[in-house]
Amino acid sequence: MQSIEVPEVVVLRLPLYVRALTQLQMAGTDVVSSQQLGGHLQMTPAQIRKDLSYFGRFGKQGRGYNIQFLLKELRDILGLTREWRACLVGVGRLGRAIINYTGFAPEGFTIVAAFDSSDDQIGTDVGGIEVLPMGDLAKIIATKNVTIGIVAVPAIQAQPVIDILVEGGVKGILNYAPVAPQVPIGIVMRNIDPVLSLQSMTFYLKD
Amino acid sequence: MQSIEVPEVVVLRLPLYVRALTQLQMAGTDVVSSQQLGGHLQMTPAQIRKDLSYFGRFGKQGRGYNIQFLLKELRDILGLTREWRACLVGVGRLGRAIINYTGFAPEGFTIVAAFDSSDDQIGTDVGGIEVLPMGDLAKIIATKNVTIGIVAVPAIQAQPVIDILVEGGVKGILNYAPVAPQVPIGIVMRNIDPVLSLQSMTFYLKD
DNA sequence: TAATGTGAAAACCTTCACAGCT
DNA sequence: AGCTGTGAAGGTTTTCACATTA
Repeated sequence: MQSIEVPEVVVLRLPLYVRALTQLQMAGTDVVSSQQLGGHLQMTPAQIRKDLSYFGRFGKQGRGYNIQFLLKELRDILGLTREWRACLVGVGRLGRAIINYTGFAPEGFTIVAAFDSSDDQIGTDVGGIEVLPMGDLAKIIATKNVTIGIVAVPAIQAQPVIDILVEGGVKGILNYAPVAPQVPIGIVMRNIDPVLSLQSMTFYLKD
Repeated sequence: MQSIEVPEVVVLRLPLYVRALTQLQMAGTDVVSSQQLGGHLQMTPAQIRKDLSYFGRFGKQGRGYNIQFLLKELRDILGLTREWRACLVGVGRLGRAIINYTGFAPEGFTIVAAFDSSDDQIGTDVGGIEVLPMGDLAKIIATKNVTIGIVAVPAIQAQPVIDILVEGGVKGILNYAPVAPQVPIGIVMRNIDPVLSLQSMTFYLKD
């Protein structure tokens, strides 16, 4: 297997495998076939096998995949074996909900700093994190080893904030603002946009 | 143009067009070319023209698209000209943030009821909405004309809650729980899953 | 026997390139 | 002159189907 560029769609599915395998493991399962895994995720076995084949040969013919082994491999591939440090910009309602969200930490994503442009917010404590002024951003990113910026500001401020984060040195951005931001190549963007999700849903619901 | 099945990827992009066109309109622009629109959204003009061509001929050769007209057409296509009524299940931290989120209403998505399985929550008021017991779900969906269910319960409860919602008659589900739920065909699912987004991001950040 | 890994085929999606309209 | 709408080409992703191996 020589290393052809892995399609992004494949990378987007790997975390799904990690999650399903983790559940199976917690349920006490040792081995799983692409057929069974596909059943859990509503995917074809062929797609699962093909996806995994981009990275190696993890299964045993006639048996399937050892869950513990495959999980370890997938976590390595995705870079989930280390802690990832993020900073949050915007501590309004949404930002507070994000800081208090308990789903990130168990997966190794830690919010280590929070910023806001409002003087009212600066210096306050949100979920145990002190809110800092935007001016401190670059310094904190460097000293606290932050690689991910989480954007929870109003739409109008999103692009400038993202520019500042990128300038400050983050490599990835998780954006909750309802905009389609522009970032330099090499910076990885992920958008969380429930309104967009609903607006495409209604296409199938109308009538 | 005869009506071939529209690819889902195309439907997923239409709300992006709606958003960009709305911004342009607010900025006072009357007409836009696929070239210009592509600039805003980092897409090729050809893709935009092809996407729109699935639904009709909205532009004028030599000029471009009249924004007001195209917006109206796209909103019709997506079903955004009417109000969509949703109910929320789960009024923990996440559920509260969703109820208080101000981004839904301006786009015509209204949360008209909230449910929780915890006796402590039932009867309380969250953001002006009374929290009802799960037993009332089917009745409320029917009487209040609810078509969308929003799921904000812990992972373990997500699938049963989704089954109840579907049984109750919702046609679409916006799921915030970190699971890959199974729904009957005909039910439209959208997942909001920031952890999954981060876990695919790190693939590109590791090293 | 049972299930992987994988070339090849099929399906799907994007981009090209240009006729045709304003 | 400028830009749309669209067949056709090109590229990508999924599925098939089977040789191979435990």
